[in-house]
Amino acid sequence: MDAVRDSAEAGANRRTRWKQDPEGVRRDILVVAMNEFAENGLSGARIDEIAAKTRTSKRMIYYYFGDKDGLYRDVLEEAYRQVRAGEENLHLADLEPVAALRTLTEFTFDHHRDHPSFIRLVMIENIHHGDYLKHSEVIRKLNETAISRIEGIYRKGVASGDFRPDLTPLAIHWQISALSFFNVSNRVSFSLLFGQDLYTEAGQAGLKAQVAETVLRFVARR
Amino acid sequence: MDAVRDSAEAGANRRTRWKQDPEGVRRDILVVAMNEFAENGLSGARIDEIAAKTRTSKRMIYYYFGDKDGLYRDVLEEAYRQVRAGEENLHLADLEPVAALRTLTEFTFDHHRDHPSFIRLVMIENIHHGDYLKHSEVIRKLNETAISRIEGIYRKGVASGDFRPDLTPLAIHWQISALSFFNVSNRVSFSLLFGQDLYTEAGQAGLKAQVAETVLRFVARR
Amino acid sequence: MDAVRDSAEAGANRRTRWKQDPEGVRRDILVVAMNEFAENGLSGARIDEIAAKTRTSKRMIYYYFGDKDGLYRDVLEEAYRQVRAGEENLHLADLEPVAALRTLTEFTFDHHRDHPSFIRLVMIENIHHGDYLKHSEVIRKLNETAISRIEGIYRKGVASGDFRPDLTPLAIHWQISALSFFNVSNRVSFSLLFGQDLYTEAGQAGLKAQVAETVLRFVARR
Amino acid sequence: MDAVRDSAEAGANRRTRWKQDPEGVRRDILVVAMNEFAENGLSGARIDEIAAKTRTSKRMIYYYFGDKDGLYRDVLEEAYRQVRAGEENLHLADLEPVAALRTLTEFTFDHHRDHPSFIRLVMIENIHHGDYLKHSEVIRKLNETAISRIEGIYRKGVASGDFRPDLTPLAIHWQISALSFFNVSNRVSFSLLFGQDLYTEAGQAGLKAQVAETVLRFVARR
DNA sequence: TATGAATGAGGCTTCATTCAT
DNA sequence: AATGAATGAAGCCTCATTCAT
Repeated sequence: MDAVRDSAEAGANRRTRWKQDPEGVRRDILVVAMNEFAENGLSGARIDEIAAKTRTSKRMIYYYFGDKDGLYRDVLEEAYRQVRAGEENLHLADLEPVAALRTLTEFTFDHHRDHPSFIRLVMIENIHHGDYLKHSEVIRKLNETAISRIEGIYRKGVASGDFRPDLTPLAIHWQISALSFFNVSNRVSFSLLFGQDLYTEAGQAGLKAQVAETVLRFVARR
Repeated sequence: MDAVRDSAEAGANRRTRWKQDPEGVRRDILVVAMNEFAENGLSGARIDEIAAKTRTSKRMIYYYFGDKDGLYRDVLEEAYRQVRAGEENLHLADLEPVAALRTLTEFTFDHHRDHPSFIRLVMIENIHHGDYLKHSEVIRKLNETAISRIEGIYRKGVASGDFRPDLTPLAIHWQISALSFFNVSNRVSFSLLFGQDLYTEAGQAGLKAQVAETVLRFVARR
Repeated sequence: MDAVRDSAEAGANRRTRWKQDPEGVRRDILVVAMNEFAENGLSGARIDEIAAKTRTSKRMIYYYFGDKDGLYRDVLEEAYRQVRAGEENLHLADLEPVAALRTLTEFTFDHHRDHPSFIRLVMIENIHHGDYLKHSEVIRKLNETAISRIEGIYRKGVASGDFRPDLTPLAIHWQISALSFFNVSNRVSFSLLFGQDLYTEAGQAGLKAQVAETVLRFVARR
Repeated sequence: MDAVRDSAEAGANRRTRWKQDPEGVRRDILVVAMNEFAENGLSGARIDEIAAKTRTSKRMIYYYFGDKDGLYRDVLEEAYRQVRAGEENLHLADLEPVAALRTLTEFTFDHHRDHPSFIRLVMIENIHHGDYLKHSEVIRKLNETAISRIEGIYRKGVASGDFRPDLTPLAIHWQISALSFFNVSNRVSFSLLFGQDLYTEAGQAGLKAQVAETVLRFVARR
């Protein structure tokens, strides 16, 4: 489930109004807006709808975020921040290269699957030619660690002779991302056209194993 | 370039009005609408904008397609039809399994890259939970051949001992699709976050080779 | 009374709707909008209020004028056009210079007084730093005749020895305008601070005579 | 330059917050508000904008002035007070009537030109039908001296035989005001329609001389 | 078959103002 | 005396769609 959903609503029912809690109001809006934008796209999302699902009023959206674009931009940043934050607890340093890469791949596969709203927002952003991503310095920085993490593993693997030496960490990241992303982004169309087999519990488990194997075979010495 | 663009306009300049050419009008609208939907999404596309870029009037859109949804549905079907039609001339039967699979993968990679509007429409459709794909019998049929084509290759490869026997044609199709699709769908966000390296001429050539190799290693006996 | 008011409403009651009469709808809106802008200023006027006083709907305002600014711009142009059109029937060529100038001045004085909405729009435009006037080629052209008319009279007066030769038509126009304009533009504040004496029937008649005399004395040989 | 601007800010830089200086806060707001109202009109001025340009907060505006109308009313009174105060140092008693009237006219011409914000506020007030002026006893009193000053000069001029006896001080005041006011109030529209000639340094000097001459010729015996 | 005119519903945003501290 | 947070009401504008010819 989206990690986004369950924060900020603990123990407060719909009718409760905020009393001077700026950060709470901001988060409340952000959480709701993330879901709405992810669900309906930028043009499809409705400020009225977002406001209605909030514990505050439409007016506050403008108070805190300026306009719809500003809200979307903040939602996008927040989405990246949350997803990247979720990756922090990954301790791969102790593992040998092959195990580390398998773990990272499987983790990414699961992580993407656990954050469909994030995936959808990235899709939406791509549809919009990255207009908002372009202007976010914050997001760019968040992604640098993704590469350096792989770089560490890859170097060790090359040194140990497990991995072939003619690849770049970027290319490996690309492969892991592509397979993990597509699994979520195209789930609907793929299953409609080719059946649900790959999206059952078992199907996903098998797919995850295959994806990991694909990556490992790809980087393997031979 | 999008194959969509250049059909249907041959021999008619911009200012010309249609006179008694229903099919021409329909195609004119369809071509324009495909670009607009692909460019702006379902909610983002504007009937007014589509009409303006057409050689006919807004009223005709309603005349031929009923409403915006109807137009989108027809655009989607047309997009699938065009893309699948482009795959027909692929003669893989004469090739040995490895060459056939490499050819198919590389072709898919290129084909997706040549049809960004199609990719975008599929993304959009996924964002909309496949609401329109669901209702299209036509599209489902179009995709069956994709699997059977792979099935032919895979069987021969297993028989020849080149491919391992524990896979399904569907899983192979999924891999080829994922890598080819992601290359186009996430180009904007990926290059914004990680640089343009993979999207230069050379970068794409390398990526294509890697993708083909990935698929071949994945199905290889060992 | 404002010449604006009585056109376009002849013989049609409030409930009547237009049936395919674009020019009628346009004029209806323009007439109402002119009054509203003149009465309340650009920011003060309300699109809703304008629409309500119209025989058509708010939507049509946007259909024909794009937005509030566009409507204001067209109102401004229309106001200038109407006022200048009202000046056309002035036949001064037959009169000797002194009589011609007196006639012109008195006419201008009356004309301004008869078009308070126009005066108010010009005031409003000045408050807005002429932002809309700047972009209207139409209006600039309309005003050229005003100067050339005076030029004709002045030349004849100089030739006849009635007028002194060291003036410019522009300066004369400025004086006539200033006195005629101020009479309307500052009527409210002036009468509030200094009493109504100048704004009674008799007061205005006297003022008009004085204004004409002022102008004549100003251009007189000695 | 507007006299309004530079008062009240002496010795305090932008970032400084007020601490226990009610009168300073009031003046700060008043100065900013005068510019905003003069620049944008009553409906056009924004409380938020005024607050932002102030060294204090929006809340204080309401604390000191009640509401937007109250602020505007106080701004208007302050504007009249400042302008009239600037006229006090005019010593005309010693001059002979013709010189006195010329001096007064030229002074008025300059004075209006030096206080464009005041002129604009008067225009705005006229557009609003003097709704606020009506309720200000203060302003009415301020203007009585303007008439009595002219009365003194005029009486002496009639007595000396320089001026004709059939005029009223009010009519003379009206003329001086009209010409001096129009020069500022309609500067934008006039120069847009008829060129900048009258608004250059030289143009204004000439205009001032002409205005003075106009007034003198107007009151002259013959 | 074709079209310009017309529209209701609903979208986004701004404004002056008040609340709670 | 001073402030940041909060707000209802109302403003402007856009959208897909239908009407009348």
